[in-house]
Amino acid sequence: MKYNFTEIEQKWQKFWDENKTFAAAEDYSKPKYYVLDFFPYPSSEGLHVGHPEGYTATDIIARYKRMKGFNVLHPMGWDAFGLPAEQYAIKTGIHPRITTQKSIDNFKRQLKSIGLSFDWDREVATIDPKYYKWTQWIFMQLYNKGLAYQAEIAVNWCPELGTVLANEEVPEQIEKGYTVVRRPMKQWMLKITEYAERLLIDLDMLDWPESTKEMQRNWIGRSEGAKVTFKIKNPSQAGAEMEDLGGVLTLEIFTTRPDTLWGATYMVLAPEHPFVDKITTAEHKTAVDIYKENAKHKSDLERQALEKDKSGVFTGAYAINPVNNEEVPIWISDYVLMGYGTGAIMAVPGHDERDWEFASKFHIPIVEVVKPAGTLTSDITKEAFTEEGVAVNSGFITGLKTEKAKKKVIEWLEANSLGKGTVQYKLRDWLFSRQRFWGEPFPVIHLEDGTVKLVPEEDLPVMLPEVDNYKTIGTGESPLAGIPEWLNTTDKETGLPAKRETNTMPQWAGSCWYYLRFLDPFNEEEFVSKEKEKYWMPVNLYLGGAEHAVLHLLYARFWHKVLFDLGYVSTREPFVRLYHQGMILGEDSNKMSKSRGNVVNPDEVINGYGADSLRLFEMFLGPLSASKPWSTNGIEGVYRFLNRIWRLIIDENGNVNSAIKDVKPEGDTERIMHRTIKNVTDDIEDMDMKFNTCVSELMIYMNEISKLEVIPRENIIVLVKLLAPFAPHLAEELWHRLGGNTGTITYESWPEYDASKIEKSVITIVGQVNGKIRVRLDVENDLEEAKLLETVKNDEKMKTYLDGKQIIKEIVVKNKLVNIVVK
RNA sequence: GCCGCCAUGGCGGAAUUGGUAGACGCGCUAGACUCAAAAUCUAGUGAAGGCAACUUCGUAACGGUUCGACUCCGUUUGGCGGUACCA
Repeated sequence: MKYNFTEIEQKWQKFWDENKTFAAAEDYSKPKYYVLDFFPYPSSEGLHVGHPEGYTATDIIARYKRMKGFNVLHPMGWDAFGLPAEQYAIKTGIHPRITTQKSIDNFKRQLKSIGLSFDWDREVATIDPKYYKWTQWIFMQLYNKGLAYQAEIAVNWCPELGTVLANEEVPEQIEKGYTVVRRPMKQWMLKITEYAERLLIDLDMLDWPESTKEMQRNWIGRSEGAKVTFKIKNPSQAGAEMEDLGGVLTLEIFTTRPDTLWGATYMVLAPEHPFVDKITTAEHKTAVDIYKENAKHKSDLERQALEKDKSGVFTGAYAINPVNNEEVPIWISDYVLMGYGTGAIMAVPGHDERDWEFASKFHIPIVEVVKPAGTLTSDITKEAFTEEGVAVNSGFITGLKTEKAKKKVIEWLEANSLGKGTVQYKLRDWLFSRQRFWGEPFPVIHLEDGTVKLVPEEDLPVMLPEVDNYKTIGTGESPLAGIPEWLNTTDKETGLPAKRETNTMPQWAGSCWYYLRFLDPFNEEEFVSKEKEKYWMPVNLYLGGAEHAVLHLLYARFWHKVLFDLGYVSTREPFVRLYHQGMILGEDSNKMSKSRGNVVNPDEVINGYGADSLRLFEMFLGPLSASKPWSTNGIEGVYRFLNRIWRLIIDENGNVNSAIKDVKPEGDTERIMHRTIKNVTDDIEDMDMKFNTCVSELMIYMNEISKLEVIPRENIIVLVKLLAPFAPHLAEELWHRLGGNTGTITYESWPEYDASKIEKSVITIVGQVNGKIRVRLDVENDLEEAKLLETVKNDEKMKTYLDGKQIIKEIVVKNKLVNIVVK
C-alpha cells in the first residue's frame, strides 16, 4: 500500500478540527506553555514558503510540549487593519472588510493545510468591533494616565498614501518609493518617552537575540551629558526685535562633553529654532531668512540624502561662554536638528567631527582642549580628536581625565546655576494618528469650545461607519470627516453638540496587545480576566522575523508596561523569550518576490509532496535562524524519507510489517534508540532550535532500524512518537495503524531515554604522532589512561613512527585519543 | 562611516564547544531489477598522487597561541543585517 499523503493529511486535519484536539484547557493545575507567532497581516497574495518556516517551528514546540505534559496555548489571529486593503478599496471601491475577510479565509485555509496545531477557537481579528472595543479602551487608559495628547508638530507626511507616518515607519515607506515631507499638523501622540528608561533597562532581563536588544537600545538612544545655559550678548548692532526683549536672553544647549566647554568656538541653532528670528541682526537677516526658507522646503529625505557637506549662515549674534566669558558667534545650520536635545549646540570643532568640518569650511578657530592619554597622538589641524583623554587649556579642569572633568564641570555648572547634568534620549513620542479610514476610531469627541473628551466607556466600541468613499478628503483629513451623520454627535454629559475625532489609530495599535486577548477572547466585561492573565502570561516563546525589532516589539512592550502600572497585567515584560527565524530565499538565492518570479507557493508543494514533507523540509533546510535558499530538488529527500518510514511500518497490503515483533530492543538496537531520543530531545530543547539536526537524527535512526530483520515494536513506537511534532499527519496515521487506541498521538507521552544505555562497550580512539593521526584503534569504553597509552604505543603501526625517536610528551584523553610528541 | 553577525565539498548544511573535519540530505558515478524508463535497492563520492595498502594537502587569506585549531587571538578580504549629521 502506497503512502497516500493527501488522504492521510485531509483525514487527520478533519479529525483535529472536529475533536478540537488543540484547544487549550482552562486547567490551571497543569504547567502552562504559551507559544506565539508574530501576528500576521493577511495579505491578498497568501503565503509563500517562507511563512511556514516559523509556523512549523512553533508548531513543533507546541506539539512537543503537549507530549511533555504542558497545557499549551498556541493561538492564531489577524492583524487585519492595514494600508493595502484600503489602497485597494480606493482603486476599486470594494470595502476593505470584504477583501480583508477574503484574505483571512485564504490564509486560514493555507495554515490549516500545513497541519498547524492552533487553537482556532481563540482566533481574533483586530478589525472585529468586539476586538477594537478593547483597543479603544486601552487608549482611554493611556489618555487618563496623561500618556496620550494632541500636538501641532512637524509630521512625516506621505502625499501618495495621504497620511502621516511614525518615525519608525519612514525608512520602510521610502524604500517602497514613496516620498515623505515635513509638514505641521495636529496629531495624537503617545508619551513613550516617559518609559524610555524602563524600556531600556528591562531589556537586560529578556532572553532575546542580542542584535534585537542592541537595536532597541540604539533606537532609545540614551546619552548622558549636561544642559548648559549660554547668555546671548546684547550687541549694539542687534536688530530692533532684540531691543524689545528687555531682559537677558539665554540659550540652552545639550552636550555629552561638558568637559570641552573651553573649546566651544561657535554655537549652532537649528534653522527652526524659535530664537533665530530674535537674535539675528539686521545685517544678516536676509541671508538667514533665505537659509531658513531653503531648510523648510528640504524634506527629511533630502536632508539625509544630501552630501554631508556642511552649510550654514552667521546670525550676527554672539553668546557668552559661561566658563571663560568669551564671545562666540551664533550660526544656524541644518546639521543641528530641532527634534533632539534643545535644537541648539555649542560647537567644539577640535573634538567633534561635524563641528570640525563646519569650522574648517567657514574658517572658525579650532581650539584643542583634550589631549590623548597614553601613546595615542592627535593633530586637530588635520581632524577632530573625539576620544576621551586629558583636559588641556581648560581652566579648573586642566589635567583631569575626561570622565572626571565632565563630573567636575557639571558640579560647577549646577553650583552656579548655569546648567545641570541630564540624560537625553533619541526616542521621540510616538505619533499615533493616521488620516485613514481603515483603522480603529479614537474614542474621542471635540466640543465646539475646543474641549476634548473621551466617549463614555459604555458607548464603546466607537464603530467605523459604512462609507462609499475611501479617499482622503481635502487637505489630508480622513474620509471619516466626510460623513456628517457619523461625524456629528452630542456630548452625553452636557448635551452639547460635538464632533468625533476623525483620525484613526495606526496598524500597530491592534498588535500591541493581541497576545493578551488570546487568553480570554470572548470576555465582554474585561479585555482579559485577571485570573487568566495570571495563569498564561508571560509568553514563553515568541517567534517571528527580525524586521519588527524596533517597531511592534517596542510599542507592545510600552503598552504592556502601562497596563502593568495600572495593575491590569502581572508581568513587567510580555515576551520573555524571542526568536527570529531566518528568511527563506528563492532558488536563485534572492529574496522571494513576484517581480523576480522566484516565489514558491506552499499549496503547490503540499499538492506534490504533502504537508508533512513541506514541514520536514522547511526544518531540514538549515538552522532556523539562518537565511537559506529554497530547493525544489531537496524536498525529494525528505519525501523519500517519509516514504521509507511508511514502507518500514506498512506492507503492500496495508498491514503492519510482519518484521515488527513484540521483542525487547537489545544491544545496538536499544542503544541507538536511547541515543536518538536523547539527541532529538536535546535539539528541540536547545535554545538555538536546531530542528535540522533533529530531522537528520530521525533519518539516521530509521536507516539503522530498517536494516534489522526483526524490528522490536518499541523501536517503531519511539520513531513514530519522535516524528509526531515534525510530521504529525503521518505520525497520527501510523500510530492509529499500530493500534494506538487513544484516538490521537497528540497527548501521548514523549519517550524517555536512559543515559547509561547510550554508551558503547567498544569505541574507536585515535593514535597521533606529533598531532597527526596515524592509527585508529578499537578499545573498550572507559579504558583507563595508562592502559590506553600502552595499547596505542604497542600498536605495530605506531611503532614504525616512534622507533628511534625521542618521546618528549604523551597526551592521553580518555575515550578520545593518544598523542605522542617525538623528536 | 559606525554597530552587529557570518564565511566548511558541485549544493543545503553537521562537528559532543580545543581532541577522528565533511554527519544527514541533494546532486553525481557505477551496479541490481526492467524489453526500456521511472520508482526502488546496493556501492562509491573533498582535492591531488598511486594497481594497491597508503601518502600529501584541505574549513575565505595571512600570521599567532597550543601536544593538538573549523573552533581561541590578531590582521586582511568578501558577504548579510541594522543605522546614519542624535551634539
